[in-house]
Order: sequence, then C-alpha cells, then structure tokens
Amino acid sequence: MTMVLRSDDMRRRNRLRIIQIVRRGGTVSRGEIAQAAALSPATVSTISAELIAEGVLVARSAETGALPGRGRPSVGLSLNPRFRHAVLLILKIGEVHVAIVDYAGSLIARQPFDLDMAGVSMEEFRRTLITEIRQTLEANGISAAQLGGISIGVQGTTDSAGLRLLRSPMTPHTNIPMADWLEEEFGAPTRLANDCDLIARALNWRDPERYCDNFAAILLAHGVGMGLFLRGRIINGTQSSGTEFGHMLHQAGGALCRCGARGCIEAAAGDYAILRHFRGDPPDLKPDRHVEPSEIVWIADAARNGDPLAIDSFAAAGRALGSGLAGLFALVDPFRVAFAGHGAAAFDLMEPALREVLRNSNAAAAQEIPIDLFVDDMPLILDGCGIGALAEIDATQADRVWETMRNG
Amino acid sequence: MTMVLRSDDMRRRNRLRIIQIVRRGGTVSRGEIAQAAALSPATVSTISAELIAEGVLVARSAETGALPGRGRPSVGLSLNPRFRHAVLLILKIGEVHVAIVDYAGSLIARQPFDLDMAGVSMEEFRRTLITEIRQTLEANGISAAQLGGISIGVQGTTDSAGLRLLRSPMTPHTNIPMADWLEEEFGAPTRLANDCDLIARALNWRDPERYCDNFAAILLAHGVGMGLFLRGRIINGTQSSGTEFGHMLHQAGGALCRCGARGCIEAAAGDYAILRHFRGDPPDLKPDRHVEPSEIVWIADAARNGDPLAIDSFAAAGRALGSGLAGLFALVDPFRVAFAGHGAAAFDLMEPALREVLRNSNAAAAQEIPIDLFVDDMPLILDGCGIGALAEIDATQADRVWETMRNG
DNA sequence: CGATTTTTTTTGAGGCTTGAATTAATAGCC
DNA sequence: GGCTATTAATTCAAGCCTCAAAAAAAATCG
Repeated sequence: MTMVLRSDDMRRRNRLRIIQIVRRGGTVSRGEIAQAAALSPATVSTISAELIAEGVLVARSAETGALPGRGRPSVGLSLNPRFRHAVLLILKIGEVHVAIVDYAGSLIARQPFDLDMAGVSMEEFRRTLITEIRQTLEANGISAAQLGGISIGVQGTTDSAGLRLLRSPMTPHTNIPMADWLEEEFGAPTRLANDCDLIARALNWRDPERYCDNFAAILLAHGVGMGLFLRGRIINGTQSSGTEFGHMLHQAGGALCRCGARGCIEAAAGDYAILRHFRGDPPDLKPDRHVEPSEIVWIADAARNGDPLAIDSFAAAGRALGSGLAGLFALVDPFRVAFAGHGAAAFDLMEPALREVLRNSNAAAAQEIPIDLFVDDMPLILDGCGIGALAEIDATQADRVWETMRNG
Repeated sequence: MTMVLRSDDMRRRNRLRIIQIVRRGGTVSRGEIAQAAALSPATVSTISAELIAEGVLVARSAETGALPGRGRPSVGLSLNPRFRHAVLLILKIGEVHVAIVDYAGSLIARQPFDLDMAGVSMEEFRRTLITEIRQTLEANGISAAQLGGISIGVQGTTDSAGLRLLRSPMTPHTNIPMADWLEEEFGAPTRLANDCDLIARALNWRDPERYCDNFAAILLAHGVGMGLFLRGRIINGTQSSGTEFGHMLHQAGGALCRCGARGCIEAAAGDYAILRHFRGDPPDLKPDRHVEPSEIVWIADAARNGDPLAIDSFAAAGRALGSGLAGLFALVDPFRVAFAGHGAAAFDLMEPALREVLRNSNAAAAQEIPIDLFVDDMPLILDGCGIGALAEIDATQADRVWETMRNG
C-alpha cells in the first residue's frame, strides 16, 4: 500500500521531536525522552530502535558508570557523531573560513584562508570555494555520502529562500547563486544566512532562557547589522534576509553611508564612521572600504585617555544606535540586546550616549533594557551556522529512510 | 482507554482543516474539500458526517439546483449559522458598538450606543458593557449556550494574551481586566485585540491574494496606529499588542504628542496634529482630546482650494508617515500599505510629501509601494473582529465533542 | 426504463500510539 | 553466592485514524 501520508506524518513529527530532544540534551535516556516528548515509553522505544538501526543515534557503550540508583540502569542515547557531517562556510571581507562539524555538533576542522571577493570574478570565486571545501573534506576523510549539508554565513542580504547572495559589501557582484554552485558540486543541500541572524540563532541556542522570545543581536563591525527575534521567530525582510538595522535613518541629511545614502545608523556607528569622525574628516567623505579593528581599539584607548574627539566619535555612534533602537522599541516594546563584534569592545564608550537617547525616547522603560556584549563574533557565527545546518539535516532525517531496513 | 493524545491529534487537525475550508469557501462539496485538504474522500466523508451530527456543518437542503453535470449531484456543505454566535464589541472614543455574528459570519445585529469611558468608573463601565451585551443578546434570542465567544476591538494596547486593556486613549484607567469581566459574566471565552490589528486581519481575510505575507494597515484618525503582517504573521509588541507605529520618533524635539513625548509620528499626522498645525497653534500646545472628523474634511477642502497653511498641514502629516514607513522599509524591505480611517479621505493631500520622503530614503524601491485607501474603517474592524472570534470557536470545535455521540 | 456518470459511503487493511504485562539489568542483603 | 527489590526498556494486544478499492447512491441521457 502507498498510504504514506497521514499516518507517517505523525511518525515523522515524533521522530523529529526525539532527535531534537537528544540534540538539546546531549545524552538522554529513553525514559527522559518519553517524558520530554510527552510520548509513551513504548513509542520512544520503537522509534529510538529505528533511529539506532539507521545510525542516527547511538546507545551509550556501557561506561559513564557510577549511576546512583538501584534498578536496571538507564541507557543514555546520543547523536551519532559520524552519522553525517556538515560544511560551514563563513565569508568575511577578505577571508573565508571553512569548517566541518559532525552530527553531534562538534567542530572537527576549521580552516581560514584569504580571499578577496572584491578582486575576483564570479567563476574564480566559485572555483576557489569548491577547491577549498574539497580539500578540507579530503583532509578529514569525509566522503560525499557523509556530507549532509552546507551552510554559509555571509555579510549582506540573501534571497528569502537562502539560495542566492543578493548583495554584499564583500563584493561588487550581485545575485550570486552560491547555493546552486555548491549543491551541484557536492550534492548536499546548501543554504545561506545572514551573519547577524546566525549570531541571534546561536544566542537562542546557547541560552534559550535568556534569549528566548524577543531579543536582537547587533553586530558592530565595519558595518552594523541586526538579527531580530520577535515572539520566538526570526524576523527577516519581506524580499530578503536580514533586518537592515544599520541602514535605518538616524539623521536626515547626515553622514555618508557605504550604501550611498546619508544619515544611516551605520554611517555613524560603523568602524569607518568612527574613524572618519575621529580623524575630523568631513561626514560626506567616501567611507573607507576597510578599517583595521586595531584602529578602533586605538581610538577607544584614546577616548579612555580623555581625547575629546575620540570620546565624541563613540558618543555619536552610541546616539545613532540608541536612536535606531528607540524606534524599534517604540514599535514593538523594548527587548534584550546583545552587541557582538569587535565594536562591542568599545561599547562602554557608546553606552552612556545610547542610554541617554533611550531615556529621552518615546518608549517607556526602554532605558532599562539588558545589554550583553560578545566581542568575539566568530564563535557565535560558527555556532549559529552549525545549528542551522544540523537542524536542516535533522528535518531530512525525520523522514524515515526505508533502505536501512534491508538486512542487519 | 484514555489514549486520547496522539491519534486524536491528527483527527483534530483534519477536523479544523475541514472547518476552515468550508469557512473560506462558503458552500463546498465533500469532494472539493478532499481536494483542498489533501485528504481522501473517505476521510472527509467520515469527518463531515461527524461535524454534521454535531451541528457544526449543514448539508445543502437540496435546492440551489441547476447543476450542469450528469452523475450524482454533489452536496454542498456549509457552516451551520445557528451553531454558535459571537458577540463583537468595538470600543471607540465616546461610543461602543455591540454586534452579533452567527457561525457562518453574517452580522445579525449591530447596536451602537454612547459611552464616555473617560467619565465613568471602572465598575460603571463594566456594568454598562454587561447590560448592553445582555440586552442585545436577549433582543436577538441568543441563549448562553449559543454564545461561543466574545471579541473586543479597542484603541490602545492590550496584554499579549488579549485579556487586559493596558492603556488606551479612550480612558484614564489602566490595566482593565475586560476579558475576565465578560468571561465571568457570560461564560464565553473573551479576547481583546487592537483595532489596527483587526483591520489588518480583515484585509488579509477579504483579499488574501493582495494582503498575504507582508503588508501594513495604518489607521489615520485622532491617533495613528498600525497593524503589521510580516511573513504571513501579525507582528505585535513583545509585552503588548499592536505595533505602536504612531509613537515612533519622527523628529527629535518635535511637536507634542498625546503620549507626552515629542516628535512622534502621530504628533504630526493625527487629527489633532493637523488641526493644530492648520490653526497655527504652537507645536507644543497640548493636543485636543477630541477632534470632529468634519473638521479634518473642512481643512482638506481648504487645502484643495489652495489654502497654503492647510496644504502644509497635510504635507507635514505625509512627511511624518513617510519617515516612519521609510524606517520600517529600511528594516524589512518595502511592503504594501493600506490607509484606513477618515484620515484616508485626505490621503491625496499627504501622498506627495509621503512619496517624496520615501524617494529620498535609504530603502531602494520604497517609492513604488502600492497604497490602498479605506476611508470607512468600521466595516473592516467589525470584519476582523468577527473573523477572530469565529476562528477561536473553530479551534475549540476541532476538539471533538463526545457528548453529541449519545443517541441519534 | 436501463445505461452511464459522478459523488459519497462502506469496507478491509495497514500504521501509529498506548497501557499493561513482561523481560532485562543492576544493587542490596543475608 | 543467591535471592529480592527496584528501575528501565521491550513486547503485546487494542483502539484510532487514514487510505485505496469496492459498493452504493443519485442524477442525466438515450
């Protein structure tokens, strides 16, 4: 019979639920799963046997001893790290990181290499990516069959489906079909995501208590980006990914932004804006294409030593960020904010101005919002990228693989 | 056996799906339902028999003849209008509308009455509502058993759950537990919703093609509110309902708003703001508590006759609205906007300034957004309120009512 | 009036989940 | 060491649910 529709639907959901519980819990006994999933022990037993047979889960090999209890000891189930692997690709200005995570989420390889996307053709870019991924896979002995997916974190906007890089400060090329490239080459599902969204996802994964329903991750780097969660769901553009917080208007006719407009938040709070302000350059000076993070550190030091221009540079950045946040807080009430990226190292210099703007804003209680700092954004981006790739594989795996039912 | 968990879950979903298909389609045959729901005819037959036995659906009583085909004629199923009724309560400044809809969505009664919420105590307010609702129910012969729910549309913000009116321009009272009042009194589930959200919901219901994933409804009246859909879901505040578009900052240190802050969008685009501007009153003059819509019409006529101050009043309003929209468009890409309320009758006077602001904004293609006008907001609010109440009843009805299985 | 056509219902089978019973695996105690 | 108590996991029979196929129903057409 071909009845594979409604009934299997239930099974699919329960399989996925069990996988997710194990992913979240690390090592979980069947009984604990049953409780967490609100399923009967019988069902969990059946499904977990299936998942073990398919190689998705593994049962504890009888160590991890010293259990307190008296009766039959419970057997911990965990994700089989070797079931699948995912390739993570993090694109930054001038460099690319290739990483591999196993199915349990451990980073088993990470390889950065220089690549100036601005200076190469699309074809060259494509080939370089493929070569580097292939090399990393081979160096770690990952076969094509083991590759469950590729996840890419980028600066810039992608299409809604996460298949194309529409535009990015990293390159003058637009509408780059990166997912198609890699899916064709490696035969594994590939998705792009905005780096700020990945940071937000990583925070949500790492600390679901703190970063649950409503919060934003703001990346302070050369530009300014935001990943926004409202009511537990990530908010994206209607046509594209990412919320373009950095290009909301801060000041009409204000400083020149990388995007060509004037008065964007980024044009006051991005690295180049702080540097431009500190140098005393005119606000309509064309933004630098790249600023060494060390320069920002240097300006921050100057500010901490009392340099008035440096102090004012960061205050201006704080005001811009505050004004953008005030707008959002007016719209949807205040929420928790995490600042990430090397700019967060100078957040103490921006915070007074930012809080001042919030205090004077229309949103009640906006000045009270909790703010967290994560200076090193790379671990978060990798984390978020990995979570996304693995969740995708999990979803695939919810559909039962019939062929594994062959012999024994 | 008490096994009522997983298996029934599937049935519940399919019941709900069928009810929703009939609600959307009006009169639908079993075969059409099967196709729309991607269920087998057998399943639809079983479930619809159940629903008919429970009184949720009714089969066409064999008129509506003149079917073209040859074989057995299909039997149209439709919602049983008499299955349940819902009370709708629309609160406006100075007046309340009580309405009753039947289960099929027809408005079967509507009664406005004057009530100055600002001038009465909470207790008095409660009693008046209950009295009016009771009268309307009795006048239409609706028993308590037939009352499936109460839905309330309000200006102002409610809590996330839709149980309390947190604050509203209609009254100085705050945190009014309206849902508790009426649930206690009438024994029917009661929910509050912001009027702008209701307008957005109504548009989405009426024309799902046009108002589908991303759009906003902006209510132009004494104040300015917004109901926002992103990715097909309504966006609300993190602590409260409604997106407070009207209180986003338009101009730092600008005109005085009803909310006490300065420079809100509403303080330039609300009725009182237009009137204040036209009169030449200082922008920090305390806003009027009420402005007759006819005054706005009068000013609009003046503008159309060339009065420069009137023209400028509406231009200022258009600029404020444009600046708020530009901010949102920068954040999440441009989307379709519907303006509702009597202020929309003067939209032609605001549109040039609004489009001008968008044209100069950072959001690409923002000037191209389609804008629709709905001068009469009341039908939309009633519609949205009714849809919401009925959807709630549908969801309840998805759980099978066992007692109806008694005899025959 | 019977043949044809289209819709709906009935029937039997397969899947899924569940509570209860059963089996498995360990610690404690004499 | 052997027995009992205890807890975890599996097995089993039953109840739902959906589905495909067959049967029935209700028209039209010739």
